[in-house]
Formats: sequence, structure tokens, C-alpha cells
Amino acid sequence: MTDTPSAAAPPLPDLPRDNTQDGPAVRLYLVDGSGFIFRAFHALPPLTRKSDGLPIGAVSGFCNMLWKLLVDMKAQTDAPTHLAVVFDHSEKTFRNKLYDKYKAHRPPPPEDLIPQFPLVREATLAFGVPSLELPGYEADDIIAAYACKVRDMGGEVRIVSSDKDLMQLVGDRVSMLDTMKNLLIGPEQVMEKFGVAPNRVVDVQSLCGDSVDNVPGAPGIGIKTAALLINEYGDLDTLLARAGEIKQDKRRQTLIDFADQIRLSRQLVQLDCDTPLPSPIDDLKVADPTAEVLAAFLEEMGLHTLGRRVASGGGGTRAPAAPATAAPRPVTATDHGPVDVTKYVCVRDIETLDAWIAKAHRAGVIAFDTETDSLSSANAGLCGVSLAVAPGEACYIPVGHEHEGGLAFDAPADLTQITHNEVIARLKPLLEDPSVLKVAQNAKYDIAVLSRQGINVSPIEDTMLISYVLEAGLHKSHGMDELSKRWLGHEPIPFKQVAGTGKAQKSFKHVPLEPATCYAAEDADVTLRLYLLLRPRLNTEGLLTVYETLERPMPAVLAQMEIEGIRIDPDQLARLSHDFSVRMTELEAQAYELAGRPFNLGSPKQIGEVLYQEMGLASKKTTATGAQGTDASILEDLAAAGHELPRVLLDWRQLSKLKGTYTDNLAAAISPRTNRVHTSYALGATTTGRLSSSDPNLQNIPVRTEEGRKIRKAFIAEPGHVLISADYSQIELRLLAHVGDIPQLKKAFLEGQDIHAATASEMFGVPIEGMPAETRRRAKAINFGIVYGISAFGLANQLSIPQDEAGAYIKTYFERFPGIRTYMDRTKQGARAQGFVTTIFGRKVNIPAVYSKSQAERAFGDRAAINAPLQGAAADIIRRAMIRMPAALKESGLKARMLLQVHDELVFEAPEAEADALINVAKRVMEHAAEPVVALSVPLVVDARAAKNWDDAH
DNA sequence: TGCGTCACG
DNA sequence: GACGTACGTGACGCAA
Repeated sequence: MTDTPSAAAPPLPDLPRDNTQDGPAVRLYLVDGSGFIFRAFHALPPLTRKSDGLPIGAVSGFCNMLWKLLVDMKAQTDAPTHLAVVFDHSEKTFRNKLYDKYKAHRPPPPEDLIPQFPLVREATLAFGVPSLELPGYEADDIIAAYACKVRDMGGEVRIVSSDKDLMQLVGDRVSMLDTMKNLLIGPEQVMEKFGVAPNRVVDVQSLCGDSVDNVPGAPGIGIKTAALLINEYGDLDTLLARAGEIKQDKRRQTLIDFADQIRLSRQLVQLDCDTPLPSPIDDLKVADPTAEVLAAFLEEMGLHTLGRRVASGGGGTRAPAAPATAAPRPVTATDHGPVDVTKYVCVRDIETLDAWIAKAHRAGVIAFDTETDSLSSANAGLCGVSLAVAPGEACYIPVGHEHEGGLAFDAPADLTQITHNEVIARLKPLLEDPSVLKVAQNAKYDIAVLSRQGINVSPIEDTMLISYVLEAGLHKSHGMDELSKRWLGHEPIPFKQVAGTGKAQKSFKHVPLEPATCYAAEDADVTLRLYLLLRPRLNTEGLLTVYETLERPMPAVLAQMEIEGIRIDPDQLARLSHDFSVRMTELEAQAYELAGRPFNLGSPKQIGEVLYQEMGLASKKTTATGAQGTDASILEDLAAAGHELPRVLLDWRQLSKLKGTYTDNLAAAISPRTNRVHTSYALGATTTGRLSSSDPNLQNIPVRTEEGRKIRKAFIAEPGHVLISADYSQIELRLLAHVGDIPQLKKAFLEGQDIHAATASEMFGVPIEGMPAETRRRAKAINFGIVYGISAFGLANQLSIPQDEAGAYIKTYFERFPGIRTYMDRTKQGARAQGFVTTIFGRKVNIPAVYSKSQAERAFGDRAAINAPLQGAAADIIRRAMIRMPAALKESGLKARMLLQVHDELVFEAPEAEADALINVAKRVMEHAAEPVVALSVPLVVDARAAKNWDDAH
């Protein structure tokens, strides 16, 4: 702990002095950025960006304040030489360790403010001002550390803030500036406020406490009394030591009884001058903003007025040259020169590594990539990390490369590397530094790998997701190789080329350092180039909010879910597998008997031969290639016509599917390390915004049949825990009711009716009470069909009714719900006019099929266009819930973990005692996930249940 | 590797 | 009235 400023220390001997001017060499302005954000937010009306509704009130207020400050600064005779904006970092601080209630009853920041935090940091950098923050520290501590340091060097400090907690720093050479009230605060003003000199402010605050920050202080003692006591006894320690001398009974007793609490309060209010400096003071020198960068940022935010003022140099400041109205020239693929893999550096000693880390800090934006020995992040070991600090300037840091097993007859290559632990220790501060933006391609993978090394990468951006937001539906993949070819015209080295292919493929740790460096560093280089190229488009194309709110937070959430995994009972699966085998053998024998010969029941081709040629049954449908189909619906029809073999085949197929896809392979997927199964969720893989799950796919675990549900029962909770499944009820139909604005559907949902029965009642004019099950079933099929872009053929097929009957249903449906036809027509028209549709959250789904020459493909496009805004909005909503869930669980003090997502369902694992609390939290977060950006006209309803296994929880 | 089939929402 | 169909996924086994 450092004392408050008192006697000025002599200037340090090595202080660089500027001989061309009088006064101290360093005149540092420190702006309390966090304080400013909140004040700007609350002082200004809610302002949103015109293009897409992104809230930017605080950003706007902050920019105006900063610009005014810069202008005023320059006009002064004693203009500052150094300047920085300081921010709180969202993590807990050392004060929470001292006192868990510190700032505890602060509400979370308003929803509209959250997306503005990163933007304000961007704004700071756009103005050419360094932005400082440090995990585990409050802005006030960082300000204190710089203030003490500069003061002790003989420099001057001005703190731009109105936070009274900073007044303890005021002294001869440290002052405060409240720009809101335009007040300069020196020792005199502090004296007025606290009744004591600045160096005793902490003592007063310790006594009177602070209800806003939850600093307890001494009960019943306010500023006046505190100042009186301190002035009488000199300082807090003396006061506490001599508390027995106080004349007033009550006051004396309070000070004696609460001495410990007062000392704790002092620790809470005392700012820590020993806080490490995030940047050297030299790096905070005042510099003019780059005109283009600043103009582009203000343009991006839609802050045209300030943009014009900045462009005209308002207030006598040297004006940035570019007019704010002229958009900066977009970066093009060739701006950064060709990719040259021979220029990359292999980092093998600490000095070189430190030099790259320093470059990375200066760059502020870097790309990185991790190389591992496995494809699944859950088990991947780290082989190396590559960094790109500028286009064409990249390195690879190997950590675990070794010779491949066996005797080397040639002299083995030199594999000197920095040790694993040293690399991790050096990289951790960089990768966790809030002021260095890390760009990755498919960030989820790198987050998971590094999280196992104890590194929490942040802040992070993902070029795959940027591409996905911009061009979902236009490309099969948003993988790096494709992006590189598409945007940079450069084909990266194929993995196969460095690691070999097939059985001979080696682990990356066995790849020699030179090719490994070319391959790995190239990935980082390409990623950085892609970022510089694609990221500006988010803005110009109005997709920044989608990226920031629906995509960018996902990798960290999913990485955590994948790491958690889920427990599966292998014995249960083994029993099922055996049971299925026995029954399949019986069915095979029956099938051979019925066919009159043995054949492969798993071969559709052989089934066709047996059924259609040898047994002479009529084949109903042909497949895409003209072969006679044997799928379930055909076999069902044949079985219904009285044939025995199709039934046997159907039964065998079901068991074969369950055994082959689930019982055998799920058990094999259990990680020996964790005893759990870890799926991999793909982002940027679907056209609509849904996730997909693979290796193994846990989004298609059987549920519809009795046999299948036995597999689901093998998904179990740990002892003392339960699984909780929470799923949205009819979310796509609810969205249809909202988006299509269908009064009857909205009414039915608002009244909590059975939606399919209500639909049937509306269509056929029958009461819901006593409705035949078949009537409801047909309405249900129609409701599903609508969401899919209905056709008479499809509905007829689904319900096994003639096509004209299905057509009549659809006609009736549209007559009863004319709004739905309007919605469908409007959506198709929009899709054909623009080539894409959007969800209510702004996600863009491209549908190139609407431009096809083929009528069939265009019809396909129409149906996809009708479905995408509904399926996509549902995907957006559950994403919003997932993104909020970790904080919601933490806030509620729950140990529960989110394990799985199945499109409209989230699966959690929680201690048994938490089950009810978790259900409450999960329901609340999920049911309100659309808010506040979209106010749905129908309620979202979530059903949740806890049980020992997934089937019973579902 | 492409196809048919089928598990899920 | 054509077109051949429900929307979105991933995994398996067969056949080439």
C-alpha cells in the first residue's frame, strides 16, 4: 500500500527532460473511461445507430467528450505531453477477495450498454489515444499507479473524472478535472468536500463507508463526524488506538466495536499505487489521430455531426485531412502484398519470443493459431502457436516438436525449442491482454486448446464467423483455405503436404520445424489478412450487431460446453448392443426364410432385387438415381398391403441403425481422460444460424421410438446430480405468429391453448373439446408444413392422403389464415428481389437458389426462404439464451453447467439440491432471450424437467 | 466418394 | 401448368 501524496519526491535522476520548454517533461492526463461510459449513458437519451439500431448513446457521449478534451488540451499553454484512457476490467478484483460483498449489490450494466463497452475502447484507439486496463484491477488503481509514478518522477498529473474516490490522489502535482461540471479540483476543493486534506481522504472514507460500493465503514458516522475525528486525532490509526478517549458514549463504542470493519474499509477504499502499469509511460505520448481511421470509425457509428466537426478541425486543432463524408478506401486483397511463406520466423529462444510479444503489444491487433496433435480440441495437446503481427510478418513458436519414433541413422535435426511452460507463461499475458485484439480462424478450437493450458484468450475475433455473417448460404464452407483462395487469391499449404496423408499421416509434433513454421505462420498471416479485409464489411453491410451479439460470444460458450462433456453409461449401452444383436440375428433368419435365400439386409440394392424382381412387388417410387426405393415409407406401404418381409426389414433396419450409429459408437466416444463424451459444435456450418454437432453428433439421439429412448436413458448425471432438459415449446410456430402477424395464432398462444387443436378448430369449425385425434394430427402436419414452405405433394405424403385432398386443406388453411399467405408471398418476393432473407434479429441468410434457371430449384429456394427466417430466428433466440446463461448461473450462485444444445433444447447438469433453482434460472433466461431488442407479440414458453437420465428429463 | 437411409429439431 | 417436393443437420453401410 502506498501512502497518499504528501511531500513531493525529488525528480528521479534518469528522468528525461525536454529542454525546449519549461516545466516538467511529463504532463499526463488520465481519463477515467469507465466513469465516463456510465455518465454518458445515463445523461444522454437512448440513441441508436440509424442503419441497424445498435445502441450508441454512450459511445456518442464518450466521443464528444474525448474530442472536446483533445481540443481544449491543445488550446492550453501547459498542454499535456502524455494521455491515456483507463477502463475497469470486468473481472473480480483483489477487493472482492478482501470482502465478498464489495460492490456486490450493483446491478449488472443495462442491456443497451453492454455492446458499447468494446465500442468505447475502439473509439479511444480511433482518436489515437492509448486505452489501458488490467484484469483484476479497477480503473482507479491503474490511475493511482500512474499518478504516483509520474508524480514521483517530478511530472504532473491531471485525472479527468468526477469520482470522489480518486480525490485521495490529489496533491501538489496531481489535480482532477470534472469535465461534466467543468471544475478543476485541487487540494482546496478536496478539503471542501471531505473536510480534510487529500492525504486523509482515505481515513474519512474508511469511517463513513460508501453505500454505493458496499464499503461498510462505521455505522452512524458520516463525512462531518469522520472529518471532525480525523482532524482531532491526526489520522485513522491514532484515532483507533485512542478511541477510548472519545467523549461521546455512542461514538466511542462504535469505533471500538467496529475497528476491524473500519480497517477493512480502509483496504477497500485505498487505491493501490503498486498496481502494475499496463504500458510504459513512454507509450502514452500524445499523438494526433490518423485522420482516415477516425473518420471511418465515426462514419461507422453514424456520428456524422461529430465527424464533420472533427473534419473541420473544430476548435483550432490540427484537422485530420480526410473529410468525414468520404468513406475510406476499402482494403483490397493486394494491399498487403503476396503471401510469402519463406519470410516467416521460427521462434526458438526466449529473447526472440519476447521481441515478438513486444511487437504484438505495439500492433494492438494480431492473428494467432494453435497447432496440436489431435483434431478434437477436448484431447488436443499443444504443438505450437503462431502469431501474425502485420500482414506478411508472422512467426511460429514450436513447443512440443520431437523426432518420430525409431532410430535415426542420419544426424537428427536440431530441435532446440523453448520449454512448454516458458512459452505458456510468456504468451498468457499477451493472449489475455484486454488491449490486444486476437484474431483467430475458428476461434472455438483455439479457445478450448488454450483453456486447457490455463489461458483465457480475450478479446478475440473470428474470421470464420465474420465470413459466415456476411455470406451465410453462399458457400459450403467458411474454412480458411476456402476464404484464402476466395479473398486473397492464395492457396495455403495443404495440411497433407506437411503431415502426409492417410495412414502415414503424422502428428504435427513430428513435422520438422521448417515446414511446420511455413504452414503454421501462414495460417496466422492469412487470418490477419482476411480480418483486415472482411471485418470492415460488417459495418458497411449493417451486420456488425449480428456479429457482435449472436456470433462473437459463441466460441467461448461452446468451448466450455464441449470441455464439460456429458456422462454416458457404457454398461447400459453394451447391454443394449447385445440385445439388439440377438434380435437382428433372429430377424435375419426370418428374412432369408421369406426371401427364399440369404442376402445382405443392409444393402438397399439387394433389397430391391429381392422385393421387386424376385418377389414381384410393385415399387412405388424411384430414387434420385432411378433405382427403386426401399425407404421406410415404401416398406410401410408394402407391409400395410399384407407382405411380411417389408415389416421384418423395417424392424431390422431400426435395430441396425440404433446399434451401428449409437450403442456401439457412443461408448467408443467416451474420453478415457474425463470418462465423458465431448461432442464438437460447429458454428458457421448451417445456412440458417443453427449449430451442428458431430464426433459424435449429440443432436440426433433417438427419442421418437421406445427402442430408441433406451439409448437416451444411457445419458446420465454424475452421482448426486441430475440432468435438466429445458426446451422451447413450439418456438417456430410462435415466431410465425409474430412475424406473420396472425391474430388467431397469437391469441391461441397468448391464451396458452393447444396450438394444433386450435388450428384444427379454426380450419374445420369444430370445437377443441372432444376433437378426434386424427383431426388434430392433420392440423399439426399442416402447421409443420407451413413452417417448411408447404406443398400439396409434401403434405399428401406426410399424411398418406391423396394430393387433391391435401391441396384442399391448404386452400382452407390460407382462407382461414390469410396473413400466412401474405407472409409467404412477401418473403418469397423479398428473397427473389434481394437474394437473401433476414431474421427478426438481422441475421442474413442468402438463398442463391432463387436465381436458378431450374424451376425446381427456384421452388426449392422459395421454400427455404419461407423457412429460414423462422428457423433462423429460433436459432438466434437460443443463442442469446446460451450467451447469457453462464453469467446468469454465476449470479444465482449455481454450480450447474450447460452441457448440450439441441436446436430448441438446452441440457444442464446440476447438483440435485440445485434442480429447482436451475429450472427457474434457465426458464427465465430462455423465455426472455429475445428481449430487449425484439418485443415478441407472443410469449415464449419453456418446459423444463430434472431427472437422473436424459430420457426421463425430456 | 456418392448414394440411400434414417436419427434428430 | 410446368417442376419434383416438404426446412435444417450428421453418421452409417454399401457399392463402386
